[in-house]
Amino acid sequence: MPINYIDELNEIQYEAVVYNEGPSLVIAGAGSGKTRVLTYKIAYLLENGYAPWNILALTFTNKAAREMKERIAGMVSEKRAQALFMGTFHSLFSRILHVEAAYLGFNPQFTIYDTADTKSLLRSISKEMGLDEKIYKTGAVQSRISRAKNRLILPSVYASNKDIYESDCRAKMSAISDIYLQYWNRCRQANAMDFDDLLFYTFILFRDFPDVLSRYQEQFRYVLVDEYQDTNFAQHSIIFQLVKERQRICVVGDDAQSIYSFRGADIDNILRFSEIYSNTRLFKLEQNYRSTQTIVQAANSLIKKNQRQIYKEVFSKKDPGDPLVVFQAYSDTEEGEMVANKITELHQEEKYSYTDFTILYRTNAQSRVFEEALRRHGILYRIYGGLSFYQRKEIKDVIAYFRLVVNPNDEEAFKRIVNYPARNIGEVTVAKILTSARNNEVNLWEILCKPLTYELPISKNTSAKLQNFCELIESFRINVREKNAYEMSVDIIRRSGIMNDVYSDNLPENRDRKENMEELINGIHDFCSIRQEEESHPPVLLADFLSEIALLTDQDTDNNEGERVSLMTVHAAKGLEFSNVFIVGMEEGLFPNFMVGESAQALEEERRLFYVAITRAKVHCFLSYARIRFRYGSTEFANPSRFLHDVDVCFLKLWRNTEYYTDEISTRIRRDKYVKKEQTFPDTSKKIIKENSLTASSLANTANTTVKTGQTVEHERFGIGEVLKIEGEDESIKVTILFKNVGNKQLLLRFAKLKVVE
DNA sequence: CCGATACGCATTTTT
DNA sequence: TGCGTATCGG
Repeated sequence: MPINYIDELNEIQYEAVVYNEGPSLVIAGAGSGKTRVLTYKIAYLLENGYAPWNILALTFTNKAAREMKERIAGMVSEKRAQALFMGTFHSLFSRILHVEAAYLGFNPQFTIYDTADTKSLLRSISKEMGLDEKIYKTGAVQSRISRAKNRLILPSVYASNKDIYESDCRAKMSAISDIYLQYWNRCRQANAMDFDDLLFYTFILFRDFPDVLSRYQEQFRYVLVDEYQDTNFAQHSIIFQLVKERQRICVVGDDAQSIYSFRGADIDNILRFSEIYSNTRLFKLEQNYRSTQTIVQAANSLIKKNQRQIYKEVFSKKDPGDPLVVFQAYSDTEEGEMVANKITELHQEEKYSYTDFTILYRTNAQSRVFEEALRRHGILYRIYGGLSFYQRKEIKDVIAYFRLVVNPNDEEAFKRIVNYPARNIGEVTVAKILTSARNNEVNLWEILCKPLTYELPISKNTSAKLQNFCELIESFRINVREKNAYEMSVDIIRRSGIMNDVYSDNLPENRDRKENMEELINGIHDFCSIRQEEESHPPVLLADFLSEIALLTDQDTDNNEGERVSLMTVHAAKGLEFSNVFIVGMEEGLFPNFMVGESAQALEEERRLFYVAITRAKVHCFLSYARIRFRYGSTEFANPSRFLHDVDVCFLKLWRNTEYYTDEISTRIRRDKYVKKEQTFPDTSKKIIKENSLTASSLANTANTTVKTGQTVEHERFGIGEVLKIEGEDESIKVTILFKNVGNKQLLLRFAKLKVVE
């Protein structure tokens, strides 16, 4: 059945689909049918002279690629859809790199280091260099190096760049460039690439080997990029190399939804696309097909507060709909209760399925109170994100064996399993091996096999143990290129002693481990049979399995088991939609998160994140905040998020119009919304008492407690402390207390249960 | 080399 | 609070 492009697309969507003569930028507002444009465009290309393998389509996640492929399969044919080069940057480029590895001095069996491997290696390096780990925190070091790689800065360039050096010095980490160089070499020595390397080396491959580049230019005659606002400089540069000649490129994205800069994404890529590709045709998809008018307008009013953006006016032709509802709760626990109640109510009275609800939070740690509340209410839920299957300890151990068998120079895999299961090869011995490998500039495996040749200072006994380990790995290696992955893995798990270790006892806490192990084996079995059918090339190797899972995440295993409320971070919600969305924890310090600090850019990104959250909602959107919150083991005072002020109040309403709400935002909503309604309580925001001011309120008086600044008080959890500061009025009196044991705390007097000691 | 305890420190996350 | 790493004693 032919596709009727005109009827099935709106005017601008259609224009964007059929324009393929030069570079195009599709700015796709939230819910404006972005995926629709991409799928129809690819179908259109396929019907107009492009073979599937001539089309390179890059997506942000594997899941997005898979879903798009399915949709295209329905439009053209399964076979042609399968032949498309569609996937994430990382997965497609890793495929290319596996083929072209030799150009870059890598072995095709190279390992892909995940973030944990990267951090572990960086920690070792910092230690070896004798750097203070209090200053050189692994996370910080990793993110600086990652940022450099995303900007295509080689270690040598890094070391000689003055700006970078000064920046590192400011962060008191002047040795980063040394760590970077060391890390770079160690990865090469281990025949390993990290996630950033997959991009960096692809860039280098294309830059340094023109014949290789032209081969791929020849193949990828049309390039499409989804979620362009979240691409980084390396990705931009690779794409630029590929399309330089033909300029057949279409990128799709929404600058208002750029939320991954912490991972190197550069919003300038989309903002400046038209400058880089002259003659760019710009298409703006502004009609939102997802949400009510109110939701769209509320989101617009919010995003207007950002400076840097491409002008657009997103609109909806749906019902005007209800205002966004603002909830205030005493505490995080009550917030959970309120949300659960509301879900129950909407489920029963408006017949929404539980799958129509999502609870979105800024940080994963917030999920717990909602889990508990939902459980109390007997509502089934599903949490997205968190630890992925392949990140679990026991799974990583097994995978490390696979990795070492496929690539015996994989340092991180080696360190992980050389003494698991315990075979009495300790840290000291491992350190000797690594040092020797570095000093002699030979591979790990070389030392491991012939420790005596390199004069390792080890005992006979240790040497024997090493030899056993070596022979074990070697015995697996003999078969690794012939036997299929399933047989290999069973063999490895048995003979390595893992099986013994996991099954030796019947402790209940080991049950999960066993189940996970079995799931892994079953997974490998399935992988082999599916691959075998798909590509009918014999046999499916362990290496194939490894490259598959290195770039796979839990996001990909979406089991839609039954009617469940979804819980996830706002980041994880990108691209999804729900009838009813609860955005929780709308508090200063949480959302926007305190980590953004002073940076205006970072604040804008948080605002975009809030924009993403709101625009997930089709019908109802609820915003909630709590006045006190349990965090890091203590109860803390919280203020409503400034973002609540950024949404035009005419799109907001309070859940219950009671006196209960006394903060500024509530007062504003009430005043502006219900005009001239009798104000039964004062606008407390005006009366916040500045520090040290000696007024009546420095002597706070509530039903059960009276405290003065300077007094010594006792708290049932925090113990003895001194009152430093008192601010606020009546219900919301806040006291700052310096506790002897736990330091400074801000508490709501109403809840603090203080006892005056002196 | 291993286990137990102490300490310190906390986003977001896909690849 | 709760996890992951550091350190110490056996």
